[in-house]
Amino acid sequence: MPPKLDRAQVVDAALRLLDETGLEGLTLRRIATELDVKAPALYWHFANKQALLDEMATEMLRRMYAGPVTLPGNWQEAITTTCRTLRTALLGYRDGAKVFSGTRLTDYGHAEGQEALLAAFRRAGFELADAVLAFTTAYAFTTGFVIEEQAVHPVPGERAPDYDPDRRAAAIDPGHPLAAAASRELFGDFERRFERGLAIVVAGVEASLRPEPSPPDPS
Amino acid sequence: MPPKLDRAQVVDAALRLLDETGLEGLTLRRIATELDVKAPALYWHFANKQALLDEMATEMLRRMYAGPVTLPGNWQEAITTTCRTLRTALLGYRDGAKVFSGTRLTDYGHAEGQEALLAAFRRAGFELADAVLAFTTAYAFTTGFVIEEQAVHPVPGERAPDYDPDRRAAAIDPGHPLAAAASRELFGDFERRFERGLAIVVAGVEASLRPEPSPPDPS
DNA sequence: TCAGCTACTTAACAACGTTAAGGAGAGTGT
DNA sequence: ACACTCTCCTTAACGTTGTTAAGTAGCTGA
Repeated sequence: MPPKLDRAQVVDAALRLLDETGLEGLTLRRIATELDVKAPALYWHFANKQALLDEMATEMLRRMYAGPVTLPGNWQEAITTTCRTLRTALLGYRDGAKVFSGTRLTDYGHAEGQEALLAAFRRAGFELADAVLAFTTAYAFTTGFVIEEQAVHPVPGERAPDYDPDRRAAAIDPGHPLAAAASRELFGDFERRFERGLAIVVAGVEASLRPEPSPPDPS
Repeated sequence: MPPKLDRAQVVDAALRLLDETGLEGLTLRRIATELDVKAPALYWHFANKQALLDEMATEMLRRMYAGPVTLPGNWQEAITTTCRTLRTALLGYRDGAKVFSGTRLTDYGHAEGQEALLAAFRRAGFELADAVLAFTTAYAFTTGFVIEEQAVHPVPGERAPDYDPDRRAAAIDPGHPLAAAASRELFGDFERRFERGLAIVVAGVEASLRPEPSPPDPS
């Protein structure tokens, strides 16, 4: 008799449910019900809930890297594309950034994409250590940004009730006019702010991490 | 009869316990026990657990801004100092970054520090919108960085068992030599990587956000 | 003295992650 | 044909969690 379940189906159902329930509403019993199965059945396929969450995060990355990895040749566009894609992937699931940043990846399917990105840096003459630094800096910015973004927009389009910029601005002590004005910008226009923030990081890498001079061309 | 408890004491005990138990071990019953009280007593002071967590995050910020806010005059040092201080504050508690990024602040005591930082940008001729952009970019980098850092080092000094860089590097497909080499750098030297990442962001702001020319000095 | 407020306790609830024990069904060996 | 075994799921239950309802001790003001 064919088994009803396998790991992939469980992960798939869990990711679907995540959008409906959010991370804190995602229970093993609900996932099991979605699969016409009782909760303890999941323990045949996963050691515990954390293992399932880890696999969910890994699957998010896998889907992000689905299809052949073709990165633009120059590192600026390569890292921009990578971070944009990562943000889109995280925004694709409710609480995506939290799930992602709370887990350890379970396999290394993402190595190919990382390899391509690092290769772009190497071609431009960066030391590997500098390439890694540039990469992780952009990466930390991206995850940090999306976590904040998803706190304000738990579901794309909707806005969390507690983040009304005007109410916040009004609440801030009038002795702090800049902070009050700033709070009006803080919770809007994430698309544009992400792009500009990413541009800042890229410009910073250009300005402060000097590629080694390329070896003389023997021609 | 003097009440046994007030909000501040509860928050204080909760922050102390956080270091011992971690975020997922932090239960209302344990907090209550620490205060010689039963769990439902906490509901007199807080609407629910999330409200307590919000207050904990806010208190973390309050302690960070404790004492008079004196920021260096130029924006580069001001934002560097601010982000360094933020990182230190988050690292000061187990799972500090997670607690912090998962909550909404409950008051605006941080407005003063924000005001001082934004003022430094204004003095240098930045538009407010650009100052906010610079500030939030550095801020997203910092929180994203520390979340990852605390995943590797749940308690400062100790290292999570699953993050042995050598084992990871070995597991990565040998077809991806750059990624394998990179993974050896990915989980160490957080101090240095944070400083350099921060420098990248600052350099990026310098390079891509041009202050308006200062008004002609009427002399 | 009695009402009423504040600040807590006791008791209980539904839900959660997780474990133990068991059973149905398929495949294999004899 | 029978027993054995392995896989994959169910039933039942345990301890713990956040939370609510109801009650109660102590103080205050009339």
